[in-house]
Formats: sequence, structure tokens, C-alpha cells
Amino acid sequence: MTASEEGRSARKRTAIMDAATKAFMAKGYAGTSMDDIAKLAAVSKQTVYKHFTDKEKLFAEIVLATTDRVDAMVDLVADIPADAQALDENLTRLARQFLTALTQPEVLQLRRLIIANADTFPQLGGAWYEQGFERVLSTLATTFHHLADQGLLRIADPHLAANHFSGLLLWIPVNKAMFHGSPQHTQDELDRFAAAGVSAFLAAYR
Amino acid sequence: MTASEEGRSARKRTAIMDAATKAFMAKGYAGTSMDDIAKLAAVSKQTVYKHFTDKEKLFAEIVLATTDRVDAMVDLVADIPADAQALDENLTRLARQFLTALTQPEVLQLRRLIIANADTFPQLGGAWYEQGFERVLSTLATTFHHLADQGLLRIADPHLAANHFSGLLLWIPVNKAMFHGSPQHTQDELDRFAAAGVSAFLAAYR
DNA sequence: CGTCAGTACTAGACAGTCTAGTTTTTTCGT
DNA sequence: ACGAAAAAACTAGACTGTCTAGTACTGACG
Repeated sequence: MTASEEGRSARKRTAIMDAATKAFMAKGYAGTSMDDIAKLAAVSKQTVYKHFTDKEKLFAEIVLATTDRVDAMVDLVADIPADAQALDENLTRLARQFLTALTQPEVLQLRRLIIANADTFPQLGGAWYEQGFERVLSTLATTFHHLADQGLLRIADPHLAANHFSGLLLWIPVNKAMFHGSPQHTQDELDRFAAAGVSAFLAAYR
Repeated sequence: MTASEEGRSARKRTAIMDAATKAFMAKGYAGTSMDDIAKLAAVSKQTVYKHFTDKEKLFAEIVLATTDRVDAMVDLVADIPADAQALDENLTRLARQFLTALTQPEVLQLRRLIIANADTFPQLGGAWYEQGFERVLSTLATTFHHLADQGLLRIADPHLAANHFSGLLLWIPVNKAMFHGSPQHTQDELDRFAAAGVSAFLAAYR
């Protein structure tokens, strides 16, 4: 095993994870068979079962693996320049990135996948909410707290303000996307959502 | 067929619809078998297939039937007294009812059911969104428009204001409920969400 | 005689196991 | 360091048991 290459076993494992992620996202938990995954990963079924004891375990693992990708989002909301002049502009930029990220097809598919199976895997939905959703919200709340300290915002409860910020932005576009198969949002529409949401937020919290 | 009693065939039909609704809500589309439905409706499987050509058709029908129940919600938001003194109070009452209605277990189950199958039945999710969701929102927008005309609110785009109102209220509690199996919201929590949401809304739009 | 319950049946899918033979990785004596 | 042998991982596909959509038949009931 060199530095640039993993061992065969590890390679197969990631191939299976990738294939399973793609398959589950596209066809749901029940709609995906272990044979599908094995075929898509170009791996024998036996190998799948060597790495993951059963379908449920495999599913849990691929879902939890996606929480890593939240890091980028956390970084995004971790810091906003304390510039009173450009507050509007800075928040709007954040809002745009927020909206764009959350209306990506893969993100929406993942949301649907988890929600669809929240009954069957309650602990999984809970974990994803805590580690994905709530983590971003807490970071945003801290950021708002700083801005409030510096007198740029008037915020009693930063966590609540973070809730309101995301609610103003996301409720409509995310819902629309959840119920329709595909996103169907132009960048232009998203920008308008961002501008309107930020404007309402600042009216309430500046 | 008397006035108080439907024909036997129609009675069977509604029994099947009720049973299918209950079963699909509880166990999802894939998790519910036609035998389950027949047994729960106390009807033979043949009779199920007499009324509904196949499983997909049955599913589509029970989902679309639930859009009728939105009427109550439409009535709820259709009118708000134009009383400047009590605007806060009236909006808060509306918000409370909104939140309570949308965090009912059956409503959440239905949401999950439709979202889970939005890929498989895209037209169904779309129809439900249009006839359920969007209808309430439009009514609320009209109500806001009236309030704006009477000088109680300062609203440029009533539809956007309705979006913001519901986003402020619902984003967090509905999301939490979607990802966790059960609601887990006390009435007290909901009341606090309602108060905070209305307060932010009025700060932005009064 | 038509409608229905009950039940048996067809045909196919799918999770998970098993076998037999191949390839890769690790171990270890020299 | 080297190469053989042991160990581990892998492939391909058959196989079991179970489940399910949808069909067909039978006998009872009104």
C-alpha cells in the first residue's frame, strides 16, 4: 500500500458506499436492492455483505457519512464581517449561498430519503437533524450574537433569530422542491428569495 | 339507496379508502400490502381490485382525497378582524392554530408520505402542493392584502408576506418533526414559536 | 343471478447464505 | 531482501425462504 493508493479492501468499501449512496438517493431505501448496489459498485454481493452486515447498517452508514459535508456550510455561516455599511450586502451574499446550497438536487434527494424513512429509522433522522441541521443553526446563532454585541443587530435570542433567518429564506423554496420531483428554481428566483428574506430579517432585527 | 345510507358498493369503497389511508400513513407506500388494506377494510382483495385498478391508482386517490381537509385551514386564514388594537393578539391566535394544525401527527405523516413518494409520483406531490399548500398561502395573502389596505400592515407583496409569515412560524417545528419519528412538541413550545414568529413578523411588516 | 368473502394460485422480486474457484495481501523462513 | 506459502478478500452464480401484486375459483348470501 503506497501513500497515494489505499488497499483493495478499502477501495471496494468506498466503491460500495458510493454506489449505495447514489442508488438510495435515486430510488429510495425500499426501491434499491442489494443486487443493484453490488452491480453498480462492480462488486460481488458477497463483498457487500463482508463490509456491511445488512441493508439497514449500510443505509445508516451512508446517511451518517453525508453529515461530514455539512462542514462547508458551517464554515459559510461562521463569520460575517462586522461592517455596518455592508451588513445588508453581506447577509444577502450569505443568504444566496445558503439557498443555492440547500436547493442542490443531491441535498434535496438526501432530505427526502431521510424524511421518507424517519419512521423506520428514527434515530437516524434525529442524528442527521442534530449533526447537520442544528449544527449550522448554532453556528449562525453565534455569528448573530457577535453582530449583536457589536451593535449591528438587535437580538435578544440569537438562536431564535437564526431560526427566523433560515425560515424566512428556506420555507418556500425547500417545500416546493420537496413536493415536486425536481428543483425547478432559477438562480434569479433564488436571488429574489434571498433579497426579500434578508430585507424582512433586517426590518425585524436591526 | 336511502338518504342516510349509501349503496353497499359505495360503502365498501369508502371502507377501502379509509383503510388504505390509515395503512399508507402508518407504514408507507411500499410497506403496505394490498392484503393489509383488504383485511383492514374487512373486504376481500377482489373487491379492492374491483374499485381500484391497481395499487398506484388507489394511492393517488387517497392522497388527493386528503386535499379536501385543507378547507378548514383555508377558512382559518380567510379572515382577520381589522382591529389595530388587537392585531398582535389576533395574529398570535392565528399563528397558534396554524402551528397546532400543522404539527398534528396525521398531518405530518401525510407530509412524509407524499414527500417520500415525490420521486415515484411527481404529479401527485405537485397537485398536493398546489391544491393544499399554495391555496392556504394565497388565502392568507388576500387577508394580508386587506389588512394592508386598512393601514394595519405595510406590505408591498402580500404573497411574499404570507410566505414569510409561515416561514417564521413553521420552518423549525415542522422540520424537527419531519426528521424525528414523532412530534415531541409541547403546546407550550408551540405557543412560544407562535409568539416569537408573530413578533418578528410585525416588526418587519407593521 | 350478481356480489362478495375466502382462499388458493401465479409469477416475480428480494434479503441473505453458501459453494467453489481466483486474486490479492500478508507472513515468514531463509 | 526475496520468494514461497498461508491467509484473507474477492467473483460468480446458485439457492432458500419469504413476501407481494394481481388473478382465478368456489361457495355462500341476498
